[in-house]
Amino acid sequence: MRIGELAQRSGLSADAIRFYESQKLLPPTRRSASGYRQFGDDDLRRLNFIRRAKRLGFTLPEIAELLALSASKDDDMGALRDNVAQKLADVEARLAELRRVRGALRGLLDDCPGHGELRDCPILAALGGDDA
Amino acid sequence: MRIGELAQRSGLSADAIRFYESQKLLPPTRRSASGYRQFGDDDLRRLNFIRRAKRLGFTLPEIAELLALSASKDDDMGALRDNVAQKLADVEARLAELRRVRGALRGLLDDCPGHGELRDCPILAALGGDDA
DNA sequence: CTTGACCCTGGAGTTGACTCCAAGGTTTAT
DNA sequence: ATAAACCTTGGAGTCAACTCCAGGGTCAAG
Repeated sequence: MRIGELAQRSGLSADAIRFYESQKLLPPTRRSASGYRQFGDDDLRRLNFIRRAKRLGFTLPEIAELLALSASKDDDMGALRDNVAQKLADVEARLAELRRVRGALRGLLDDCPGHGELRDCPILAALGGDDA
Repeated sequence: MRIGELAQRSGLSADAIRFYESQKLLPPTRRSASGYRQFGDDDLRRLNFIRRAKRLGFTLPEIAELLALSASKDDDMGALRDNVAQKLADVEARLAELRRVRGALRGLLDDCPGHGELRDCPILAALGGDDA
């Protein structure tokens, strides 16, 4: 399979696949006599792994680490689990922050009548006030 | 007040303040005879406005728009309110997405015993499976 | 044998919000 | 008078995860 077909089947661009290779998320690729990259189903599975991990919010370096962990022979699954737990904690923190923001925005909207003199708008008052 | 003091009092870096000026979030600054920028309390309030809006998830161009709206004379507050409402919708969407991610990560952790043979780890199975 | 679709490399460009730097001018304190 | 601490500008660099491009080689069909 050449890179175009792999791109189609994985839903990624050929450029993205080459980029992943450069970032060591894929092992150095086999090449045809003329230099074309040659991929197999194992590469497709690896890209699926990457795509899913990315959807879960892992960065590319984190995914590289997951892949390294999953390839290590003598290790048990503790490190892998810790990695996922850390990512869950990150997500929880971002959720808390976003809920705080949502509360603030809702408060602004609740207070604002949506019409009238701009200088009376509580949104401006809230954003422009003097306190920290 | 020169830029260093304003930086201290606003909690922003001098570089950031100069950057905001370049992005039209601050009006062109008064200058001393020797070319130093001179700020007043109105600038501090404006930076506080910017800092808060940023914490609420507005981008700098969006904040520039808010500032333009808040300075417009003949407009009422409808446009400003719409702006905040749009931002609230964005935040809700990001919350929904993050909750989905949290659910997926929790699922992975629930299934993984945290020890044992790596090839039995359900995290790898879930990330590396064959289905879409 | 030529056209068109594919592939290669290396490097530049994108977005957002800055930070960091060099090379110089100014102010303040001693 | 001189050193320290401040200020100026313009431009380069940072991070993430790519995308886009030029300039070239390769492969299949007609």
